[in-house]
Amino acid sequence: MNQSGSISGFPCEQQMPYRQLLDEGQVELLQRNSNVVNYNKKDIIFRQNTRTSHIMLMVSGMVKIFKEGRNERTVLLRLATPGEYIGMMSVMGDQIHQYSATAIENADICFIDINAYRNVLMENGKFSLQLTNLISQDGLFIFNRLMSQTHKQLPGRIADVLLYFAEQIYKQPHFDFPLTRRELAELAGTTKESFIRTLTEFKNDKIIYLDGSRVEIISMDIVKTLSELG
Amino acid sequence: MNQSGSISGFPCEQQMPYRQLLDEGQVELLQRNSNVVNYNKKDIIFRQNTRTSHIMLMVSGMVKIFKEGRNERTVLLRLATPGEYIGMMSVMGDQIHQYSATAIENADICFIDINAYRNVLMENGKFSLQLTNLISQDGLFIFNRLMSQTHKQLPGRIADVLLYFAEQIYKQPHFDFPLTRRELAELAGTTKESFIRTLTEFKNDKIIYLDGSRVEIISMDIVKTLSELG
DNA sequence: TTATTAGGATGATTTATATCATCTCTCTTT
DNA sequence: AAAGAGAGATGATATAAATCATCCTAATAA
Repeated sequence: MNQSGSISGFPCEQQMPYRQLLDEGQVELLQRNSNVVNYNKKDIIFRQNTRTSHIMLMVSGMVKIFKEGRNERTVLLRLATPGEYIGMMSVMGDQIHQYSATAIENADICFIDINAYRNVLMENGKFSLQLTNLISQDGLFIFNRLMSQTHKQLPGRIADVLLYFAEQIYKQPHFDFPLTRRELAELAGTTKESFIRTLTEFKNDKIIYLDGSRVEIISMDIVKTLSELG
Repeated sequence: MNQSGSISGFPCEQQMPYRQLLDEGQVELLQRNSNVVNYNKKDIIFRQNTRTSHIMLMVSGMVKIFKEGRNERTVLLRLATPGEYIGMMSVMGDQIHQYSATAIENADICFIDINAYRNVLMENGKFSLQLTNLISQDGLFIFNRLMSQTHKQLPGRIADVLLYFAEQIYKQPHFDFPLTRRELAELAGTTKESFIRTLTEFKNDKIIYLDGSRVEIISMDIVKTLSELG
């Protein structure tokens, strides 16, 4: 098993979305049936095509969710940060993971027993409805990311990656890429070389400042325009 | 309003997934808060970026769900047939339709009041859980279709379209395309010309029989192989 | 009835981007 | 310390598929 996986009794209560909709008994039930697992950078959390076993909730760190294709092609779907469920759609869908997840930095993940969780869903309609909401939003999000990869050309896709980090992940226009160029390319749906080339063009055109993994978006307007033009 | 939309009191009960999980009162509540609308071929059912208003359940006919891009590019996501919800992910997600739907043949669609439906979800955990399941499967499905469009090359994508009709829609290896070549191309994530060319190659290679919109898959094995090779 | 538009089909040309090749630099690993 | 591996970068080349152009036919409108 490629996971450093040390189990701790640490509660994951504070990261659970809509925890306030749960009553004491429900919190306690989930508490009794969950535990936090620590992963080191590069550890595999789950592989696609394996059976789902638990509800997984990010407590700390960052994880990449990706689909592995037959011919080496892998597609990076999204990054998951604390407070987000991972693999939820597969758990609720067909019980087989449709994608893989690995830690891109040390991460703590809360594992919750599926049956306990389902019981809570069944007896708490409001909580359940909110979960439906979360899953739907997650679906729409991945869906938009894939649309970007499918139907925009390179500059638009690279712009989307920049916006993804600036708006969704770090919520500021300057940040360090937490991924290699290869992984960034997988996130943009292209190759490492093409990604580098286009990013360099952005740099030369003074749209961004770039030094290694350090990025600063100089002209957010242009990036957004590129994203919209596709 | 571009809809022939005549309202009838016809019940949509028999098409509702997991209707057996509902009790009499719940069925009656949904019944009182729903009505069937008839659409003619080519009628628009809803447009993307509009607010969601009702839960919509297909009663008869066929509908195409698609995303309209800025530069004329539209992507056909899936077809919906009786017993399927349409726009559910948007209703449950962010209340704004993320895609459009039009009837590709005369269709009856059951419109259910969102609040009535949500009330049922909240008081019936089993039903609610099944809905979560449906939405997840829907998400995974669209997700796989888009993966096909993004990361397979033409023959693989055309093969996927053939398999979609043969396995999902008609459940037999011979059928009539219910769409124009342009729409089929949108379903495959390509252009009309490229779609026609590749389909003609399939015909010349005796993988399929083809005459106008009539298709018969001669070698299902080859089609599946093409799909898998990508 | 003729004119116009939309669908289908093919060939020629262009183009975006993947692929291949090479080089440097920095880490590991031994 | 040497050697190997992985990341980043850039130029040259190949290629899949889009675009453009044309033609035919059938449906629809004037």
